Amino acid sequence: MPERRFWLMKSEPGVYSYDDLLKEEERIAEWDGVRNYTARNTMRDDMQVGDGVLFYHSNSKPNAVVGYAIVVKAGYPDFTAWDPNSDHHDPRSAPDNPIWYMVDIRAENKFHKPVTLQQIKSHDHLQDMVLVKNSRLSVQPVTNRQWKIILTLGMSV
DNA sequence: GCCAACGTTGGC
DNA sequence: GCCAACGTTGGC
Repeated sequence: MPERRFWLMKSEPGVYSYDDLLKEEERIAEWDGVRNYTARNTMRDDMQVGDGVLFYHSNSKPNAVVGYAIVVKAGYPDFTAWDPNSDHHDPRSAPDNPIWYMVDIRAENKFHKPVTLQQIKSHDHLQDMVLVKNSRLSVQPVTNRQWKIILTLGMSV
């Protein structure tokens, strides 16, 4: 049984928000459309069922982790890549040779208090998060300690 | 709206 | 394989 790991995934709330995830059937969504190799590798190789996912709103007011989710399906080919009608169509990818991968996540809890990027940047034990160091990576690892701190901050009443 | 940082593409 | 040019992300 592999150790449970933790991740952070970003989304622009105007495109897809945590509330959108809550409205999905069984609160589960396919995390399709990621077209970055580092993020792809993480989803394809590292994310496992049961792992925790911080859900972060980027390009938002405020930018913040707004809730968390759980991985319910490990990496598998992102079939939107070979759908010509998809916004994320990539003609280089094909069913017999997929380039892009995704996972499924299920919403677990919306934070009572979103944990803002400002908070994270000024917190002694959070300011070395990948989120701060490389703001462009849309799927990124989170340490056990970072996870615990952010969940405590977000779920406190 | 601006722009810095980053990732990708493509010519050589 | 290098690197300039370009496109995108995302904070401010």
